[in-house]
Amino acid sequence: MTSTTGRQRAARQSDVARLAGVSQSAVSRVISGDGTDSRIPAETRDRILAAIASLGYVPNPIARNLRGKRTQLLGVHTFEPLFPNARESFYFEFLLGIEERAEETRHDLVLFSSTGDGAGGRKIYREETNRLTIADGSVLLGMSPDREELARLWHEGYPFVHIGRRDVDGAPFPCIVPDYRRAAAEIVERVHAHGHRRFAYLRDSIEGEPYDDRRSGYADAVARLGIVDTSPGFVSGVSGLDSAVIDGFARGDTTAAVVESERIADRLRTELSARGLSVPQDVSVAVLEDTSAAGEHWDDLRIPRKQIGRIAVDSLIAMVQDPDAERESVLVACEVVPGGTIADATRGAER
Amino acid sequence: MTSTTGRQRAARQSDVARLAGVSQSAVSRVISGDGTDSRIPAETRDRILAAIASLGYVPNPIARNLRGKRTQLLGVHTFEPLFPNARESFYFEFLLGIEERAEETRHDLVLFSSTGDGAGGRKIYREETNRLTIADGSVLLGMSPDREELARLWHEGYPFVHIGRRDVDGAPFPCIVPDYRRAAAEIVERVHAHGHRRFAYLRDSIEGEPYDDRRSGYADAVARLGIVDTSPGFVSGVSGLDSAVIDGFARGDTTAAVVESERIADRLRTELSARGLSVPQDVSVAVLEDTSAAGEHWDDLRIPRKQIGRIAVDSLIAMVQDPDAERESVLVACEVVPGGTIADATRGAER
DNA sequence: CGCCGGTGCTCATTCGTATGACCGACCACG
DNA sequence: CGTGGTCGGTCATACGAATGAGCACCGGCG
Repeated sequence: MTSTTGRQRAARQSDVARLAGVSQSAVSRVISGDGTDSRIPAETRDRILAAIASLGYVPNPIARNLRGKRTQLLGVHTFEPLFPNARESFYFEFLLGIEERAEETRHDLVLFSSTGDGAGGRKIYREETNRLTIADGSVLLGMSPDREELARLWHEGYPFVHIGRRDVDGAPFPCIVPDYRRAAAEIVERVHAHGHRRFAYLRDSIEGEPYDDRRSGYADAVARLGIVDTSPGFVSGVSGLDSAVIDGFARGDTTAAVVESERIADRLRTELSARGLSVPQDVSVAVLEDTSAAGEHWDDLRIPRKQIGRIAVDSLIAMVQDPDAERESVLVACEVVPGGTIADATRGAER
Repeated sequence: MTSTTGRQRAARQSDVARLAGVSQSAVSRVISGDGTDSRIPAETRDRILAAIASLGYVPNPIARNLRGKRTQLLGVHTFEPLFPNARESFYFEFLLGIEERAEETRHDLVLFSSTGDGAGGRKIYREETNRLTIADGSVLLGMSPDREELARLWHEGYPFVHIGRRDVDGAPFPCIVPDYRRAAAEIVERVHAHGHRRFAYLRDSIEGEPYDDRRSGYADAVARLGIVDTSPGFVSGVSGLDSAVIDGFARGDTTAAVVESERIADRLRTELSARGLSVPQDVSVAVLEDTSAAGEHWDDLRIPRKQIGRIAVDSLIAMVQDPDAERESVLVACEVVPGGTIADATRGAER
């Protein structure tokens, strides 16, 4: 029961103790039911519990944490704004999984958004304050511009996992990553199964580990299946889609394209139709990116974002519970889905 | 610079102090630049700042808060799950506004989701622990099932605002509420302007302040404009849409319906078409709910959710800063928008 | 010379909780 | 009767930072 007279400050253990006629530590022991198991007899315990109820006492989680306990708070730090336009956001679906799993494990989430500098960039260390320490550990996502921050965070012993692969020397933190290598290989296999033997790989201008994975997955599969890559060294730069490559399609010398992004795929389609070619009749196209949010359909891959979010939380919790255990990154399989942009090879140089 | 050898625990003020050859309190004073204005000379200050930089010290916000400072954390507590199906969620858009404003004011958000009991219900006080106290204050939203909790929270002096009106005796906490009263009146005026003079009001089965507002807004406008309400006392229960009301439409005795929810509107349309009547040719319909997420369009109102979220944050921050100031609820105007379900009155008993 | 006041710090305490150490009372056993 | 063990707690301290009070030193003034 709380009194109806005005607002008062919340009760603490010492208030409970006074009312129950015991010491603060007795109250603490009853509440946290510590190792001193039932050193407090039922009678006293009941008296204390009665006092707790009567005062409406609730433990202060902050003080609890200060004393080395956990806050049951998990942080989420995105290096790019999360919610503005969140419905379309790449990150939003991750958050769904994170929230879901956090609720199941009785954790609360801290969304670190205060660190924005207004220009869209977000940093972990702002004004030399690392707010992340409020949470027991954090999930990081986004294109982290500053690897130094990640290294620093790691060296401070702060528990965190990263969604998406990010390699930082000397800071082997765990990452939860879509298995782009395997998905790229599967896509190559699928196109190959349609009879295509001469491929072009069209890269986007973005660099980073995720793209390395796609490229090596593609390269391996191509080599393994004896496919001819007509874009040796994956030459096509972003702005170019250079005419040499398009010529290859026009001549029927190349019959399939594996492209890194929807953006490039769109451009490819435009350029092809300018030459009177269409997808997939003349050229089969597969995209190494999740295009499910887009208007057009492509043969592509699906990033299981929700699942990745859930795995990230589990992984993080394990880290928090045993900070010294060796932690490994987790590869999460991507489904490869048809989108009607791969057709059987009918022209060109099949043998 | 942090060493590259392994992971260590984060530095604290005492570490900085030792390195700089001063006391912990000197470090604290330099950092918080307290009232002892520049009692610390530039030379010492620099030495301390150098030590801070060299150790990579960052203040522990938890400890800071314990000492009565703020955490710069704002809580968000939804009584219903927030994210599952969040894209369609009623609450999601509020969150957008909240996050936006929180970032602008350099606050972080805590999403209290841990308090779910798995059955969908969420409580503030779970296992006698009020987790909200982690945050400086909280925004509450949703259909709070338990008003006792709200009263208790208020009496403990915890700063919070509620999105949506909720009246609790003796706990006059501020609410940020869509102005349903005014919107309902505007809608009645709009229908009236189309020449309709005999209305039916169809209520949903849900009770609560927001519905009271709509009902009284409707009732006032109807009385003011001399409209005849053919559903005296707003009789129509939820499951019924009783045939007496439908008969009224069929006879042309009633030409317009003002309904509380899209659900009822849908049902009404179905029942009408079973009698060979259509909307809006035979019956004009307006909905007192934001149906923008729905497939069908109705004349309805728009809840400015994002704006409400922003206002809630501002209001909350003001409360945190001055807990004793009198706080008032805020009414936020809803836009009334056409949806093609109101037509000029052509039949029935206009005079 | 003695005292005042300002400078430049340090000391000690506080916030609310957890917990290892410890202590008195009581009982049992040899 | 002495000794040891368990029961039922209390005491004291730590967590990390903030802060009022206080202290030593110095310069200036009467």
